Amino acid sequence: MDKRITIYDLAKTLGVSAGTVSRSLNDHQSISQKTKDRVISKANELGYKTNKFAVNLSKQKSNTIGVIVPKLNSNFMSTLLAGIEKIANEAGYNLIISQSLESTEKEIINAKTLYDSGVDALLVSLAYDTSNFDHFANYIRNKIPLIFIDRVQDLTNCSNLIIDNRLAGLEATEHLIAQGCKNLLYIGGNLKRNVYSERLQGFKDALEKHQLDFNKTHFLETNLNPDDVESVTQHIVNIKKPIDGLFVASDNFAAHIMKALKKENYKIPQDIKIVGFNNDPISELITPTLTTINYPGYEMGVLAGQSVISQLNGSIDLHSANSITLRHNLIKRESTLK
Amino acid sequence: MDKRITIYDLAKTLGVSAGTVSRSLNDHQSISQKTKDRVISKANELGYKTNKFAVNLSKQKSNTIGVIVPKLNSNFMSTLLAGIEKIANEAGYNLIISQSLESTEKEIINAKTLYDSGVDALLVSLAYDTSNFDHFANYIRNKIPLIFIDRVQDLTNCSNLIIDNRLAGLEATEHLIAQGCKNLLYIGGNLKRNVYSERLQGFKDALEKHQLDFNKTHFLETNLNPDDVESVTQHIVNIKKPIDGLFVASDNFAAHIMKALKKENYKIPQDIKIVGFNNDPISELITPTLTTINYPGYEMGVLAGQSVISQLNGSIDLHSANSITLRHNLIKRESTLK
DNA sequence: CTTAACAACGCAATCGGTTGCGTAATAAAA
DNA sequence: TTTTATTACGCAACCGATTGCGTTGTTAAG
Repeated sequence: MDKRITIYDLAKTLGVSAGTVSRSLNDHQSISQKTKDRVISKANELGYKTNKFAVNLSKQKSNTIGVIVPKLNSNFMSTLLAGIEKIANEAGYNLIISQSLESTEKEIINAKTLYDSGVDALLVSLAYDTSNFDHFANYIRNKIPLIFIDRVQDLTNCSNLIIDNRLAGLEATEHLIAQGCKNLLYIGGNLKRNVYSERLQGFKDALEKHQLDFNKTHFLETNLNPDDVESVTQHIVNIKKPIDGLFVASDNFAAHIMKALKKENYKIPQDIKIVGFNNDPISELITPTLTTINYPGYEMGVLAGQSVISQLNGSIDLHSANSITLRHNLIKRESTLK
Repeated sequence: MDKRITIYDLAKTLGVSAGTVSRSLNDHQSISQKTKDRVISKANELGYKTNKFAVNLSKQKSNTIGVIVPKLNSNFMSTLLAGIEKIANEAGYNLIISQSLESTEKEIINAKTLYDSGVDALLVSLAYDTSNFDHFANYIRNKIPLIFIDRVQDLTNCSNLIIDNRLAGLEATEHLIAQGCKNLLYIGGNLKRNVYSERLQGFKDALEKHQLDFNKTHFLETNLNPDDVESVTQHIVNIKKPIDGLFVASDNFAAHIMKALKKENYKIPQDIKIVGFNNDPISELITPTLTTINYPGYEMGVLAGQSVISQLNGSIDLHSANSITLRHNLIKRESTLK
């Protein structure tokens, strides 16, 4: 029970070569069924376990997929990961997960570590302010599948998995306008990231389309962090022309803002209507329930998983699908009732 | 740039043996500083990268830690993971994360897969109804550090990381009683799991201590799943002697229940007071804010990480710390106001 | 009966490090 | 100057598979 038995042990007891054992175990065609059966049954009998380390070295691949996300403890990210994990697991791949904690430096380190660990592919959702992408060069150079999810960047030979954030932003904003809002405010994250800048674009599009004016007072760039609630609230309270519609790029942050506004005696949705983003579980548990954009995190994870797996299997050619866009939809709830 | 260079390449260009190169790179004592410097600078010059696969095979260890959690997409679990990841990462370990999806079968498969992958240690939070633990036998037999977190089980030579759930349950319940509740209900998850059975124990302790009677109508065993909300609500609504105090073993589920009760025109906390568990962010965003037990998930993750690392480093002896209990505390909020 | 064509397996190199042990070279002690 | 330690490396086995190529025993075709 102590000594792990190897293919050599099997070979010796069976009177065949190690190569034959290996091929039998892998169901290679050039081995007779009879021999395969003998090998396999003996393997089971002796409790043979293949040593992945040796396999990895020999094949120069690890059967693991690396993942870098900004934070593990966010509903969207953990849901996304749940989807990825499910698919990867079913396909026999392990997931090595690391978080950048929104720091480019950590992202760089993680990318390097995962590269050194020999992951077969890498899935990335970028940190807030990553603007240089050299840390992915090794992956691209060595043709290791690299897929960006949600927080993406266009790099050659990498695919992106996104939703149409601009359209979603447009729809969210138009909904607010349709509900009678005249003076809107967009609250997003770092504008370096596609998700936040594109949602802002959609926001602008809507204002323009409905001939509402747009200037610097109509959007705030924040970290979507509870620490920012105070200043955001002050901005809303102190602004001369009262804001009656809020589009927040995150449900969670929207919930915080909503709480703060209620404390300031705002009535929602009477005084101010709010649209969030993501459709986090929290959005329908708070009072009033939050209108939001449904962002299918789990489905996106599943798709990301399937995409990687098929790239690894060679069943998809890298250049064919450069970008996959998932469907989103607006979910109307109490926070924007007329 | 294409051909990875190996220690043999280095050895050849430097006119030394591969062994010397290896030892130099690992700062072995038996190599002169001069030689080390030569090797290292040449290694950098040529862009040498150590091949982890070879190292793994040679050392029979992978520098990765396996983790099995019930679900990735729960606030507590993802927060826990965030803590673990931080420590593991700092110590140079990778994390292979998998989810059992509350299924024992998947847990078994995951345990086996991770074992085969050669993880150096395993962290586990058990699935709902796991009651057989043979799938961890290999770890124990081979002295691979095995640590249970939150959802634990006493196995020889494994450590547990928990809070005092029974005491927490007692405190939560006593708080309800102190606020005037006379007829309490405990809503928990599968009683096979320590966390839920112990919280129930604490609940019972409190009732007994305050001479309130306890019978089967005073607790519900559920899956803490949104699907269960309906039946739980019906139970509360239809019970003869009205319930005025609720202790729910999960904030998230408590939030769902609260919403359903409000729909049934219950006033909280006037008609019924509620205490949750975990101190999820949601607990202070809902209306009314939820009294809860603060469960330090991140700290627990950090501790779990540190514990594994020190076991791997041999700086802790397996048998010394069999169980670590973290501090919890009751956070009083609006849902239990008198 | 010969020979071509397979089928079924053995050989041995290879993947890229790690490490116990042996030894040459230099230094210190006798 | 010879002996004894030490220091600094080299040798080669080892970790446990995978795989290209060559070889043998059979079978079918000529």
